[in-house]
Amino acid sequence: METSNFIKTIIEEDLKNGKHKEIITRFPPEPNGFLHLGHARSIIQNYHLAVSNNGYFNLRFDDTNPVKEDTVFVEGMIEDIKWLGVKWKNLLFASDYFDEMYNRAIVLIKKGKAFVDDLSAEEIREYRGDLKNPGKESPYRNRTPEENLELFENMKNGLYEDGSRVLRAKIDMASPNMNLRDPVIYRIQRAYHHNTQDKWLIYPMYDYAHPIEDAIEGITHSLCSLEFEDHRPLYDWVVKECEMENVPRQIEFGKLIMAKQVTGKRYIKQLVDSKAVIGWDDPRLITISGLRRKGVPSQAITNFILATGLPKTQGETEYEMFDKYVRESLVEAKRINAVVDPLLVEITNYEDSKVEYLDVENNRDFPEMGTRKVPFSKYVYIEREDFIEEKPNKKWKRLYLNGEVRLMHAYFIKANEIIKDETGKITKILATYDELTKSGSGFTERKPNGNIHFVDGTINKPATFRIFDDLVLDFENKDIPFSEKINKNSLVEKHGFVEALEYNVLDRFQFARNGYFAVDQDTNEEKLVFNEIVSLKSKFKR
RNA sequence: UGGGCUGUGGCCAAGUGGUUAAGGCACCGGACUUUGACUCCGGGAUCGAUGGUUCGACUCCAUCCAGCCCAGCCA
Repeated sequence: METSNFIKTIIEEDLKNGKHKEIITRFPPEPNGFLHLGHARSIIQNYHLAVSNNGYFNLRFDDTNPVKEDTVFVEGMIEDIKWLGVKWKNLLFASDYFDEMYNRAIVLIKKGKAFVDDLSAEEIREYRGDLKNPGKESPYRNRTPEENLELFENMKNGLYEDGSRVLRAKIDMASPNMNLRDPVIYRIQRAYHHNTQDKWLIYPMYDYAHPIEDAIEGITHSLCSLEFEDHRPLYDWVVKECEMENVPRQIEFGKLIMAKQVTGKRYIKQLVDSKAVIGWDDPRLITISGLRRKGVPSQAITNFILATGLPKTQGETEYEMFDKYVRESLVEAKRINAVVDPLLVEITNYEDSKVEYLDVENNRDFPEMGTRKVPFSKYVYIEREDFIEEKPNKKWKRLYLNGEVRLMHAYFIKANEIIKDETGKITKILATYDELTKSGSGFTERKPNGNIHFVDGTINKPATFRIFDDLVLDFENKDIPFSEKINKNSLVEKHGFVEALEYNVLDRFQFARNGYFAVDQDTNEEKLVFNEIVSLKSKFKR
């Protein structure tokens, strides 16, 4: 199930040769959006790597940019991470360390490793050079530590306008690695911070803040995605020059990207704003909240993430692979009957007001789950697609005119007549049942042409079934604008019947021969709504 | 074209000098079946390319090709 991976190998070696006694990891989201399946890789792997190696895991919000962040996102993320079954030892914020970061910046300045720059943002960009040409040094680069100290304090105290000055690390303007060309490490930003309110006017940049956060917490292995590989030299530089005691090691891995899934913030926002989806928790989205609402068990996500590994490559994983883990996590769901697209069957030779209660296993594969009583009477609903007038080929294992099938757990029925309305649509099947074929009676005289499920015609509950499809068509096609690629039929609501049982939001079932479904939160006294979590696999081809 | 990284069957992914090149998903056969489900059997790659080192290379070296990332006072 769990694959080996290069980070695990590194960790095991660090443990073996005594570099670390415990492994401490963290998940450091910026609270500026919602978590999705891709983030689950980082969350679960970080957690797993730590706790399975005698260590622990921290949840730390990287809230160094107040203009983008909000407390509603931290709340949402906390809920999602809890739901994933991931337990953090400490719940922290980068902003918890702003004082420490400020003090370390002073250390840098005193050592002549950082300076206050008066260049404008545009000028800094010009001075930085480009991929082919080295940058040139800022004219303010050689200010004395004393002057820098004063200027930096003034920045902190609000003597300067936003954007008028920055603190920069003094590294190498000619480095082929752009990140090392005197990166900005502090900027002035008069913005309300969700945690520190208006205490600070200056905020540290990611490249400066992150290594300090990791070092303060004693993070041993700081996992991040591939695009930060170029930042590693800077990460190491900050840890060293700021004289941090702990030396965390940054290791980069490939993000989890699901094929044909919308995860980009602005695209999801567009879908939400245009009402193409219900919200960020729409079951068609792979946001953690969307998956949760749809009914996906968190264990499916964990198993999928662990199986999918922690690679150094950047590929796209097919959704079918995830489906497999979802199905696997639902094998113990109660298996009941639901007719998603009903077709009425009248059993003409069945006594009018008679009702039989059949004993049915809740889950054939888990007898300990017991049985329940399923009603059967003169009128039943079957799936419209389980009937066809003429048997098309020998492979058709369902009902057809003059054919006989078994209604699972009940009797064989034979279709004798079709009733149609004026448009030609079939409205009812007249059938007869054979009393001798009752399930459990041991009848073996003849074989039915298949087994189909049913729901009693009167003892049932009407329900809405939401069936989902890809949100976006032609996903890879870059020539079609996003708005035109939205699949208008990504949500289809069907109206049918389920067994008359108790249904609570998020209850999960297997609807025999249909798929796995969960009760949606839109359910109320008036309506019962189910989401299709994942269909059953099927070899049947029309 | 400066720098960093990646390239194993349709997809994911182990393997790091000697294995018949794991495993999973998908797919195709077949068995079983009161879910065309589940389960169970069986099926496919010579490892981006080309050279080299070696008794022996997916694993080492060189060159080439392809893809991804970097020029925010975002993370």
